Amino acid sequence: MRKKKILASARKLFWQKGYHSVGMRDLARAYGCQPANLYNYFETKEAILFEMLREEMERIIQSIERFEEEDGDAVEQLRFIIASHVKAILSRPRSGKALFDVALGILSRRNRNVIVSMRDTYERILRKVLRRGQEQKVFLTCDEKLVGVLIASMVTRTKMWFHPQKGATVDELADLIFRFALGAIQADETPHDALWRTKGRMGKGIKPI
Amino acid sequence: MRKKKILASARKLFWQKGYHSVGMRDLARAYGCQPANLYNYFETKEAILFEMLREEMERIIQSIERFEEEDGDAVEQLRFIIASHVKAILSRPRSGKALFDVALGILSRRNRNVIVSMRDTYERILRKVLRRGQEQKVFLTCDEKLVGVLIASMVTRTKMWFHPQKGATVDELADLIFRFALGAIQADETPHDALWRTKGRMGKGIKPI
Amino acid sequence: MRKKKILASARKLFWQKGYHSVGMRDLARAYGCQPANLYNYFETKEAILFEMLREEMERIIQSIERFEEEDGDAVEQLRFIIASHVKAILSRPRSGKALFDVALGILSRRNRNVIVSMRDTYERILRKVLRRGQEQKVFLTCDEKLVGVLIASMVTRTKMWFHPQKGATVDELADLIFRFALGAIQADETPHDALWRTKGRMGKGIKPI
Amino acid sequence: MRKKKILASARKLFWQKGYHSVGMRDLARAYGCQPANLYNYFETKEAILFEMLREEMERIIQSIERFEEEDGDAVEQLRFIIASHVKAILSRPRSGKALFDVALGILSRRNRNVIVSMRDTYERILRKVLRRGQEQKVFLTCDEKLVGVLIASMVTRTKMWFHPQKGATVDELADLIFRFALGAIQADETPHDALWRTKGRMGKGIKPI
DNA sequence: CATGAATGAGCTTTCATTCAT
DNA sequence: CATGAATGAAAGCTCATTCAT
Repeated sequence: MRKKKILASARKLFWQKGYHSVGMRDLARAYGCQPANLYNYFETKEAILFEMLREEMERIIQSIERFEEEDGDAVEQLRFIIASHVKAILSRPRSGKALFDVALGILSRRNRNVIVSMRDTYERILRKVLRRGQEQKVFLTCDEKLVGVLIASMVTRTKMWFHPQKGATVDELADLIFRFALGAIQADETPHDALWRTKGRMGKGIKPI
Repeated sequence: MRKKKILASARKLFWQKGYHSVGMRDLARAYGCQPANLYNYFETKEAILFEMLREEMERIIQSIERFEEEDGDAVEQLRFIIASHVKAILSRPRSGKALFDVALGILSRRNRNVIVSMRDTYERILRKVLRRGQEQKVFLTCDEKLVGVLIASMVTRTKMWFHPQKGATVDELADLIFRFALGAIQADETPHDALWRTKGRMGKGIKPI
Repeated sequence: MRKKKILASARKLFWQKGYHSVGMRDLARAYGCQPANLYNYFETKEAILFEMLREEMERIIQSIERFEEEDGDAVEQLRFIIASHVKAILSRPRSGKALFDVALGILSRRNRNVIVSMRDTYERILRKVLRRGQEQKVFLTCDEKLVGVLIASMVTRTKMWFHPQKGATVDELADLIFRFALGAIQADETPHDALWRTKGRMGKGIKPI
Repeated sequence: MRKKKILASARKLFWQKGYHSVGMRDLARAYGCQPANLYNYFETKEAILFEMLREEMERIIQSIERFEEEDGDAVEQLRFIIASHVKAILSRPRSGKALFDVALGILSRRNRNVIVSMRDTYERILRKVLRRGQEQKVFLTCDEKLVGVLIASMVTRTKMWFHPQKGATVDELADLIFRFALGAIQADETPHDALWRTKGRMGKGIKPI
C-alpha cells in the first residue's frame, strides 16, 4: 500500500531530524512525489506522525499483551518485555532524536490520548509483571509504578546513545539492561556478580548525541 | 542582571512548550519587552537556548566535580551524584519536554560541542566513581560506561514524569533511584529488601506526559 | 509563462525604485499574488534580480556577438554597437536608478560572475571592433580598453538622464553618441562640423535624476 | 571637529558598500562609538549621506566656479574642469558603488534639491565653457547640454572601473579623457593622432566591478 | 557627550495547507 | 492519483531611531 511506503520514509526522516525539522516538502521528496499529493493519503502532517507512532506502539504492545492475564515466571516475562522493547526501539534505521517525547506535545488531544493510552497499556503490563514477581517472591517489595518508570527510562533512552557494533549487539544490550534491573529488584540473594563481567565490551556501543 | 531574567523566563517557556513552539515573540512577552530588544542581549534564539543549557550543565557539574580526583566512599559519592542531578533537573519550574535531547540537534556545532563536552565531563565523573566503587569492592565488576548511561537515563527522564507531591518529594525520588541503582551493582549481598517498602507512596508523583 | 510576467513587473519596479527599496511584497502586488507564491518561481529575491539582469545582458550581447569574428567596416560596426546598446538600455519603461552598478554588489559571487562575464563579453567585442578600426586605419591609434570603457560609460549613463521627446528620440541620441565617439577617434580628418548642428534640439531629452 | 571624523569614516563605508548596505551600527563602529551617539551629530542616517555629498560637490564646484564668468581659453578651461572632476572623484580611498546616483533617490526632496542644484551648477559651468569654446571657434557647433552630459558621464563612471597603477595615474586618466572629449568637439582639424599613442599603458588601470 | 535599553515597523523567507485541473 | 499554483500565517531577525540617564 502507498500509505505504508509514505509512513516508512516519514519514519526515517522524523527519527533522524525530529518532527519540526522535517517539512512536508522533505516527506514528499523522500517518498517521491509532490507535497500536495501527500494530502491524498493523510489529512495533516500531524496525522502522519500519529499513524507512525501508533504503529510502533502497537508492535510493542502486541508482543507483550499476553502477560497481562497469563500467569507465568515473572522473571522471564520481565526479560521478554525488556528485550522486546529494546528491539522495537533499536530495530529501526538510525536515530537520535527524542521524537516520542516531543510528539506527545504535538499531537492533538484526541490523537495524544490514543498514544498515551497505548503507552499506559505498556506500563500497566510492565507493572502487572512487577507485581506478579513480588507475589511470586522473586522480586523485592517495591513500588511497581516507580520501578516500571525507571526500567522504561533506561530502555527508552537507548535510542539516544546506542549504536550496534561487533561485541555490542542489541540482544546483548537488552540482556544487560534486564540484568541491571533484575539485580536491583530480585529477592533471592545469590550473588549476581558474574552477570557483570562485560567490562569493556559493551562500552563500544555507546555513542551519545 | 537583565540577561538572567530573560534566561529565567526563557527557561520556563522552553521546558514547557519545547524550543520550536516558542517564538521570539513569546520570549519577549514573557520577559516583558519587544522581540527586537532581546537581540541586545542574545545574538540569536539559539544563543538563548545555549546559554540556558550551559548554565544548567554548569550547576550540575560544579556540585560533583570534586569526585573526579578526591578519593572517598564510592557509595556515598554515587548517592550524592544522583541526588544532585535529580535536584538540578527537578528544581526548575515545570517541564515535560525532552528539551535537552532535542537541543543537541538544534545547537550550532560550536555550541553543541560545549554542551556535549560538559555532559561528557558529567559522565566521566560518574564512571570514575563507578570504577572507584569496583576497586573498593563495594560495586560489582561492571562496564562503567554502560552502567553510567543507564543511571543517567533514569535520572534524566524524571523530568518527563515526576511531579513533586506530598509523600513523593524530590529528595525521596533521588533516594529511591540511588537505591535502585545501588541494588543493581552493589557487591555485598546484604538483603536490601527494606529499601523498597515505598509501595504506593512514590507512585503519586508519577504523572507522565 | 508566469516567470516572464513576474520578471516583467519586477524589472519595472527595480528600475524605478532600486533593489533595496522594492520588497517582495511590492513585487507580489505588482504581479498580482501573495509574496509566498513568488517562491514557487524564484528561490530568492536576488534570483529575480539576477534573472532579470541576465536577460537584459543576453539581449545586448546577442545583437552584437557576430562582430567578434566577422570582418567588416569597423565604423559601421561601432555605430551598430552603440545604437543597439542605447536602445536596449532605453527601450524598457522608465528608470533612473543605477540598478546595474548596484546589483553587482548584491549578487552572490556565483551569479555576479555570470553577469560580469557577460559584460566582459560585451567589452571584448567592443574592443575587438576598436582594434579592427585601427587596423583598417579608420580609427586613431588608441588604447581600446580605455576607449571602450569611455564609450560604454556614455551609453550606460543615458539611463540616468535621457527621456525621449519629440525632437529627441532614442535613435537620434544613439546617433549623436556615435558621432561624438567617432569624432574622438576617427583617423581621417574630414571636418565633422556638420554632425553637430543639433543645437537646442537634443537638450530637450535631458532630464537628469 | 568630531563631525568631520564621522563623515570621513562614513564616506569610506558608503562608497565601499553602498548606502543600503551600511547600517548605523557600521558607521558607529567605524568611527568608534555607539550608534546612539551619532544622533548627537546628525539627525538621521540620510543627513550623514547628505552632508557627505554636499561636501564633495562643494569641493568640485569651488575649483571651477570662476569659469562661469571669467573669460579665457575654453580648451584650457575644459581641460581643468575634467582634471579637477576626475581628481575629486578618484582622490578618495577606494570605491565601486554608484553611490551618487542611488543617493539622489534616497535624499529627502529638500536635500535632494540642494545636491541637484549643485550638480546643475557644475553642468551649467561646463556648458558655459562649451559655449565659450564654440564662440571662440575652437569647438565645433554642438549641443552643449548633450556634450556636457556625455563628458560628465565618462568622468563620473571612472569611479566604477579605474584603479591607479604605475603607468596609469589619475592625472594621466584625466588627460586622456580630456583628449577624447576634445577630439570629439575640436574645431581645428589638426591631426590629433599623437594624443592616442598610449596603447597598452592605460589599460592597466581598468578593473571594473 | 556618550550610552544601554528599548521600540515599531519592516524585512525575506518558510510553512502546512487548499484547490482547480 | 497527482500536480502546479496559490495562500495566510508566522517565523527569526534587522533596521533606524528614541530616550532616560
